[in-house]
Amino acid sequence: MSVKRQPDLTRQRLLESAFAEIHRFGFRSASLESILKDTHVTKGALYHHFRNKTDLGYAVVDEVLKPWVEARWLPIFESDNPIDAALDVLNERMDEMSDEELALGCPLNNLCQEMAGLDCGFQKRLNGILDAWRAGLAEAMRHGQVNGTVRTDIDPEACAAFVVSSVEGGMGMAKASQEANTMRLAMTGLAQFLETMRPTHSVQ
Amino acid sequence: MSVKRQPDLTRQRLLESAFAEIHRFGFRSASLESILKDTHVTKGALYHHFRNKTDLGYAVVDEVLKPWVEARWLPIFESDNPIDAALDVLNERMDEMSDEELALGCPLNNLCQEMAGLDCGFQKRLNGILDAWRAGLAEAMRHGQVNGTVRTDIDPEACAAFVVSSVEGGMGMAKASQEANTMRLAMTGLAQFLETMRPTHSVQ
DNA sequence: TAAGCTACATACTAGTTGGTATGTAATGAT
DNA sequence: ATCATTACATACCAACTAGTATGTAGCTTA
Repeated sequence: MSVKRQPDLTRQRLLESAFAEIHRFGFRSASLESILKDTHVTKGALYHHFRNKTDLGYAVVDEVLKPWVEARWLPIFESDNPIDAALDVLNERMDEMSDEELALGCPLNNLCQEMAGLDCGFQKRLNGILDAWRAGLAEAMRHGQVNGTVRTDIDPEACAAFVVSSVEGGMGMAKASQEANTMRLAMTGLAQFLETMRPTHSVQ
Repeated sequence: MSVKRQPDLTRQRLLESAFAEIHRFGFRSASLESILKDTHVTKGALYHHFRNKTDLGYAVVDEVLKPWVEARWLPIFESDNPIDAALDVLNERMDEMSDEELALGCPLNNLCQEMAGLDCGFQKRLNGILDAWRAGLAEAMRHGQVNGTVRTDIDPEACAAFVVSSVEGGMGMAKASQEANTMRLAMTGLAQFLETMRPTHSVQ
C-alpha cells in the first residue's frame, strides 16, 4: 500500500509537539523520543527535517514561540490608548490562562531562564523577541504621549522594560506558587503602576 | 597512613558545590559526577550523606539557598523606612552583582521556574522562601504605614507581591539579555513605583 | 518508463546519568 | 582491647540520551 507523504505537515507537527514538550520540561530535558512517540514520527524523519536537537529548538523559537508572543501583545502596539489596551490584555491573559498553563509558566520566560546563559543561539533569538516586545510597548507609549493618553514626563523605554519584566515576573511567581491568585496580586500592582502613567494622575 | 574524617565539613562542601552546580545548570542538568569531581568526594560518601539527588537538592534549598535569600532582604524587614531600605537594598544588590552572577540569574528564581511544576517538594520549599520574603516586606510596609513613612491607602500584601515579582522579573530579564543595563532599566521602574508609595506622593 | 531525489523507517552506538552492592578503614563506646 | 557504627572508597549496572548508518518506498522530472 502507498503511504502518503506530507513533509510540511510532518515538520509542523514536530514543531508543535516539541513546543509542548519544551514548555513542560524545558529544552534540555525535552526528550526527542517523547516527541517522536507523541507525533508517531520516526527518528529518521525527524533528522531529515532538523540537523539536531538544537536546530529543532531554534526552529521552535522562530516559528512557534515568536508568533505566539507577538499575537498576544499586538493589540497594545496598535492601540491609541496603550494604558487601557495593556490593562485589557492583562485581564484577558489572566482569564484565558488555564490552571495547567499557569502552572507550566510562560514558555518565553521558561526558555530564557533555562538557556540564555548556556546557548548563544537561544539567547539571541529569545532576547530578540523580548526586545521587539519592549520596543512595541515603548513606541505605543510615545504614541500615547503625543495623543495625550500617557504622561509626557515618563521614559517610554524604562517603563516598557519595567512592564515586560513585571509581567514575566508575575507569571514566574504564579508558576512558583502554582496558584492563580499570586498572579492576580502581582498584576494588581502592575495595574496600579500603569494608572500612574496617565496624565490625570500627574503630581504637581 | 590515617585519613582524617570530617563528616560535617564533607557534607557542607557537597552542599556548596551542589549549590554552584545547580545555579549554573539547573537541578536536573546538575551532574553528580561534576560535584564529586569538584569536591574530590567519592560517590560512596555522597550517598552516605544524602539518600539521592533529590534529597541533596532539598538540602541545598533548605541549608544554602534559604539563608542566602534571607540575608539579602533582612535589612528591609528591620527598617523603620521600608521604602528607603528597599531602594538601598536594590542599589546594593545591583552593585554587588558581578557580570557572571547576573548572567547566571537569581538562584531562587531559576529553581522556581525549573522545578515548581515538576516536583512538589521543591515547590513547597521554594514557595515558602518567597512567602517569607513577601510576608516580611508586607509587615515592614504595615510598620511604615503606622510610623508615617508609607501611604496608608495601599495594600501591603499586593505591593509586597508586586515588588518581589518585579525584582525576580528584572533579574530574569537581565539574565535573558545578559546585560546589566537591562536590570538597571527595570529597577528604575521599580524605584519609580516605590516612590509612589510615599505619603508625600499621594494624589488628592 | 527509467532515474534520481525526497521523505521517511529501522537498527544500532557511544556516552552519560543516577543509583547500588560491596568492601574497608577510622572512630567512639564499653 | 574489643566491637559496632560511622564515613567513606571502588566497581559496577540498567536506563536513557542524542546522534548515525543504512535501507527503502514515494514522488518528480526527463
